[in-house]
Amino acid sequence: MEQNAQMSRVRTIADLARLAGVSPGTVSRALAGKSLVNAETRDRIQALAAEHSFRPNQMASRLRTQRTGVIGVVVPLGHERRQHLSDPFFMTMLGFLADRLTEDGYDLMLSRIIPDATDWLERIVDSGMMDGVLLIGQSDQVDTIERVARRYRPLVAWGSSDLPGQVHCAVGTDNIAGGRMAGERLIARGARRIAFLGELRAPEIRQRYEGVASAMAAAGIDHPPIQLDTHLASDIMVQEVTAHLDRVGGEIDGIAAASDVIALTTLRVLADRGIRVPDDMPVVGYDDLPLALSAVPRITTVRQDIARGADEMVSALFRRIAGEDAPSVMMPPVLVERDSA
Amino acid sequence: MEQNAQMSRVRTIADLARLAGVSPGTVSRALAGKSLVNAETRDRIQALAAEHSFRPNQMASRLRTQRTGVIGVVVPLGHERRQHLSDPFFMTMLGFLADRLTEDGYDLMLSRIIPDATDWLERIVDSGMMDGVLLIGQSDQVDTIERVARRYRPLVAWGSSDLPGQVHCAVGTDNIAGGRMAGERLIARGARRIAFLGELRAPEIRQRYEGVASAMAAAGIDHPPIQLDTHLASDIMVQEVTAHLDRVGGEIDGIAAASDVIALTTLRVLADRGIRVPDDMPVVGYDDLPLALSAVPRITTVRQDIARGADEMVSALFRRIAGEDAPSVMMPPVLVERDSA
DNA sequence: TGGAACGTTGCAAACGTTTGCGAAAGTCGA
DNA sequence: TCGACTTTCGCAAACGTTTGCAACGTTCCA
Repeated sequence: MEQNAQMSRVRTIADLARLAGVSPGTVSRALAGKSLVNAETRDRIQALAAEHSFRPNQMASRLRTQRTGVIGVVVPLGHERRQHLSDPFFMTMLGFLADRLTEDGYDLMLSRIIPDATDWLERIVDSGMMDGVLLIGQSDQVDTIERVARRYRPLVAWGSSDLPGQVHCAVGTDNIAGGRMAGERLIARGARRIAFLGELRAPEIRQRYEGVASAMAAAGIDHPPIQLDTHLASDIMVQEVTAHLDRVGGEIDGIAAASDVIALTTLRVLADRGIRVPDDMPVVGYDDLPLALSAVPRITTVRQDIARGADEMVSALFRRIAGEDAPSVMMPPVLVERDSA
Repeated sequence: MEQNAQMSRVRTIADLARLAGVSPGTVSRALAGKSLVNAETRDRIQALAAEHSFRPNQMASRLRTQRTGVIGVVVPLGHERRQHLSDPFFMTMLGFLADRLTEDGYDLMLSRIIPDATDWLERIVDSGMMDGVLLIGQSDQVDTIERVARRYRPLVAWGSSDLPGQVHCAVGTDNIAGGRMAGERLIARGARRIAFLGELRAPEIRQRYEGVASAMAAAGIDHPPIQLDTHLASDIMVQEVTAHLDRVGGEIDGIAAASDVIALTTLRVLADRGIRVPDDMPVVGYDDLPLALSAVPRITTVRQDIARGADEMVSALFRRIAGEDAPSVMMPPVLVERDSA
């Protein structure tokens, strides 16, 4: 029997049907566990399938049912050409998404996209390969996302949901509030000339900057934060931060980093120069990744609940796949007070 | 025209063929850029396709061609039930794999697997959904991997390639040599009672332990390293390490961590207790993730070239998909001397 | 005893593409 | 003018499932 299983490899449902002496249709129904087949023959067929370790061809099944069981997860790297997928925030988010998606029986197809062609999202959405798509981050591609979202429902993004006129469903945290928290914390630490380390092309980051600015304004500080472009790409970040600090290090007395990774790098550069954190220079991060807790000193940061965010994204997506409506969700950030500010 | 494009949505190749006044076969060939069609009609059809933003159904195409253009990337979490995908090493590796794979026109389907059923790998391999599969890590599932690899060629794993009788293709670094380097470094720093923080069920980690042990033996130290189970799950790692240090902290004078993440956590715990690194307690990590460089103090670690590793994996896989043979590759690790040891 | 009702199964038509094969039309040289 | 050859295209058969519908054999009730 074992030999038999090896010799005449049963590849198709028809093969198995011949072996079982029934029609392919019956095998299909039996394997799907439908109630339309006799329980006895169903068991017999399932046993036979197991014995030959037969698994129906997914491609054919999906073509026929028009349902793929695949969710596309795409990371648009619009303005961050040098950034790659290894960015810890994306990765952490991806991890939670993968957990949740596989739990619900979906597969996850990952695309890392540098949007050079303008139809990058159409290409994905219209490939007919997935039941829905999740965007980790909006990058500077809000226009494209809006255009597609207008006609393609099962699409949800991570990021800002309060953009003027926004139609696409997004889940994220209140970045303005988060930025304000960071700013307030720095001000409470006595900082008045605050630098913001981050690039403003993604709406998320821009809002964080605006939050910091509003906190400063509210405290009666009459100048805005000093904004310094800093990419999330880990390979050049050290040089970038070093250059920034070389240039304006003397003029500032507090740093709001657009992400924990940037904060961590900043800590490193400051340590090299003997600048004490937080006494000489308070630093606050954003995200609250695990590494914020392991850093020395521990990073004071604005927490985004990534696990919950992933959950909300998946839930919204499933509702949209089912044809229901699902609104955007904006979660409140919370300041995690640790040692760096 | 714009209206037209919206109104009569062209979904299939047949639709487009009708519009262009040719047969579906010709459209298919034109879209594929085959030379069997007149250049003029080809351009005309392509223009028409673009105008209606038509994209052929992938599912059907794949069913017909029996080529999916999808590579499965699976992370087996055999003994690490609590570990999730957000582990930085996996994620960094995944990032490079995604870069390389998309570069070559392949899609990437991600599965995070907790191997409860024994046929988890068969289920993936026989789904008929991918042209090949990449395993990030062997976990404690070497038997399963071996069984499948015996009949399924396009499979390559990250991990040890020198296991007794191993048939499956693996790329990784020489973990024994790497462990030895770590051990030698600690010994050079004066350590003699060395703790190894890591779990031995994955062959990779076990070999690192053996490397440390062999370095100690070579130095005339007559006892083995003190092995302390430490999971890679970031959420309980701090507690684990704390517990370990509570128990044996007084007996040891050097720490070899099985990964950089463990090393980082250890640094954090040691800092809490006022134990100076490296003076009181040298610590060496493994992997050389970006975070090793940002840590304070910078982590001395054994470097695995993840980028090259990902490249080797993909190359080997492509060769195997093409039917050629591809041997395992074992890359040399290198000790990166920094501040923690 | 007839037929309605029920539970199981088989038949065959999709799903949307690719591709071998042959037909038609055009080109060229003899 | 004819045949050989080339280029371009249409026809139709796959790829392996799923599923509506019809057919079959029972059972059961009138």
